[in-house]
Amino acid sequence: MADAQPSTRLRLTMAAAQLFQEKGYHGTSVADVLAMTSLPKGSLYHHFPDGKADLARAAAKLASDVMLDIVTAAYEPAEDFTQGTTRLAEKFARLFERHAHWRACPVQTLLLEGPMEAEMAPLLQGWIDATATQATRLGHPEPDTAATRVWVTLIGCWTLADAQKDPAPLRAMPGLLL
Amino acid sequence: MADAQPSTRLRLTMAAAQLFQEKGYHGTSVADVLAMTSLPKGSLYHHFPDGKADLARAAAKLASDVMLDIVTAAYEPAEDFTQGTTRLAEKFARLFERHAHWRACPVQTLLLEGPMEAEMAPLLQGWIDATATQATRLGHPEPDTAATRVWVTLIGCWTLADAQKDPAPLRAMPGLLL
Amino acid sequence: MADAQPSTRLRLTMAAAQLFQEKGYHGTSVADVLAMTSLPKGSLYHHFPDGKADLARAAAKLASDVMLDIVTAAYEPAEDFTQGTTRLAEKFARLFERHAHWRACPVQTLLLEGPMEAEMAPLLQGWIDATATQATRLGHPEPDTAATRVWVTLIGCWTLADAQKDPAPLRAMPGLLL
Amino acid sequence: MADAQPSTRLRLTMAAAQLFQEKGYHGTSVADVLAMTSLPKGSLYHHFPDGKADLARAAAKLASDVMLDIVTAAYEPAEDFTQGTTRLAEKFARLFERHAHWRACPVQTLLLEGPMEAEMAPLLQGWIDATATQATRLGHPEPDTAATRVWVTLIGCWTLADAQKDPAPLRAMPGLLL
DNA sequence: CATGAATGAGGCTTCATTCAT
DNA sequence: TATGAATGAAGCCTCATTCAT
Repeated sequence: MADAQPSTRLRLTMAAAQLFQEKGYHGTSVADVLAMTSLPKGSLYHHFPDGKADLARAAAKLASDVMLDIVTAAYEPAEDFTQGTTRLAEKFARLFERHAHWRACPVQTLLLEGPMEAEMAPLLQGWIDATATQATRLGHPEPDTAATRVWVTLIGCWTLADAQKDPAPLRAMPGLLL
Repeated sequence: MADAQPSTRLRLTMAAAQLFQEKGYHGTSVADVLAMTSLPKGSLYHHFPDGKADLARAAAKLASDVMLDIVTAAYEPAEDFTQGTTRLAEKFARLFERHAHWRACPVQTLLLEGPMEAEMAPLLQGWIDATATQATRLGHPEPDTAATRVWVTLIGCWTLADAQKDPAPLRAMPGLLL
Repeated sequence: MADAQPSTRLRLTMAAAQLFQEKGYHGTSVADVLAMTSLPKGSLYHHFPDGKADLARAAAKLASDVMLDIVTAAYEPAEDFTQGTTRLAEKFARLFERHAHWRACPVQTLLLEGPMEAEMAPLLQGWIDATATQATRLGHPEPDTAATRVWVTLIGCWTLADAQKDPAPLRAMPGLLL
Repeated sequence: MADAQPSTRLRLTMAAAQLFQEKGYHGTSVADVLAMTSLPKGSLYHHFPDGKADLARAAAKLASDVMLDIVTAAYEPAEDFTQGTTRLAEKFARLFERHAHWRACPVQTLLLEGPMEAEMAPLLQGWIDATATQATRLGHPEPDTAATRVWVTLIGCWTLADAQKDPAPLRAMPGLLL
């Protein structure tokens, strides 16, 4: 009885998340999202009454949750914060390789462009907070500073990796943090 | 002989540079640029035959030159690389305060979005190279790594500052680099 | 046995009557009607199988019945036709004040716009006939002409009152009829 | 060198005036207007930057000017106000016959429906004022009341004529005014 | 009888660009 | 070199209605 395929709402959200990351908020049309999902026009506005901005919010939330899962997966099994950060960088490098079309860290294009920028900032802060929690757990003496430094560097490295079309800057990230 | 006011071409370029930074490439219309300059429609295509992409290239070049000037101004009078980097961060913090509407470091929106992304990467590399040259001049043992680290951190901090609407992350940047 | 609150069908009809008068037939969406009644989408098509046009017919009938009641209430206790007409004008002025958002005399927007205009004309004629009956009863020598004149003037005055956002033209109506 | 055909702007305005009178503001789509003029989509927004509402304003102004011309043509050659009013009614009856698709007096649909109702009221007042001026010129003792009565009755008769699909009420108008 | 998801045609408007003057 | 009218594809969104539950 369980649906084999995701709900209409989730399909739209996933397609939007991908497209916004590839082409940015203004660079993605709702027609693009619909084409990718083969859904009719009206469906979108049934599930997202506020339209494109609404869809972007849901896509950002989805992407943010993925980020949080990655943070957990990277630091949970680590023995110290540095090891966890190295694992985090590697995970992002692989993500970058797998999604060659992604630009910037997820959410960044929405942070830069969308009409709902104010709603994006807390998501980014949530990643820093989750990382700080892990830093505390792993006994880091300055968890907040460490977490901020990780994300500042990660965002900068992702940008550089995107510019160069090469994940090397992401892999070099742990070295930059020493 | 010097024009009291900037040429038509420069006025268009400056307006475009500002708007692309505020709203992104797709988020800025050529009509926006024309409205900001009070110039008629045809002027744009006279000065920029390839239209919007052409304008974006010129705007990016202009922004990039500003970046290079800032690098020079920050490191030239410095006694060591660290001092220069601190001056650089302060200059960016002031820039951020003066241009509250800017999003991301200049050029980043064009890097993420525009149809001429490939042309943006070399500009970013140029800033790193200029910084590496200064590092060499100031006797830094690993100029390339140092320069890369400066820009990675600067981009990350600018993103964070934009999200928080607060230049604090930019001012905290030198501390993150220790 | 009497329902404490109006039936679903009546709630829809009343909401539609109000909205059509405020915004016209094409200016009112079925979504507007549903929003005003907090009823779900399917309800409308259950009670009005032919959809919006069906709803408009019911709304027009409802509004027309109100008109007929007003005619009766105005002329029934009157001692002569002129006195009844004065009472009628006063009733309309009060109606206008109470429903500031109404435009035109009820039914007029449907008369002008809807896809069922042909069904509206008899309603208007019904008001004239009812008025003529009262004129006859009150001994007026030319009941049809008198009734026509009353309604022609009433419609014109309502239009003027709406344009001026002031019930004065309705109150001035008896004077115009002398 | 004189243009044989009206300007693009005027063609759009005339088509819009006709369509708004036939089908109302919301019942007329900008596509309808463009189809009638065989003009491309962009032209409309070049000449009417505020779009449909802008077009409606221009159409109303055009229709209003026609009304004023008719008033002048009816009363100017008249020997007294009553004679002028009779000529006016006859002109409207002919107009009604010629434009069988018109609903209500021109401007009324825009008065009832459009988003610019506040701008319509002064036009209607302008017709009354012009008529009052003629009444004064022709020696009527109460020009304002007379003019108001003419227009109230004209609007009411036009509405009735439209409902009945018969110009008779317009022709009967002078009789109602005695 | 009630509910809300699905549907796709059609709504208004903005877009980047071309062209005639 | 400067101007603004012309162009039509594409943008986002609302619409009335149907249908499965």
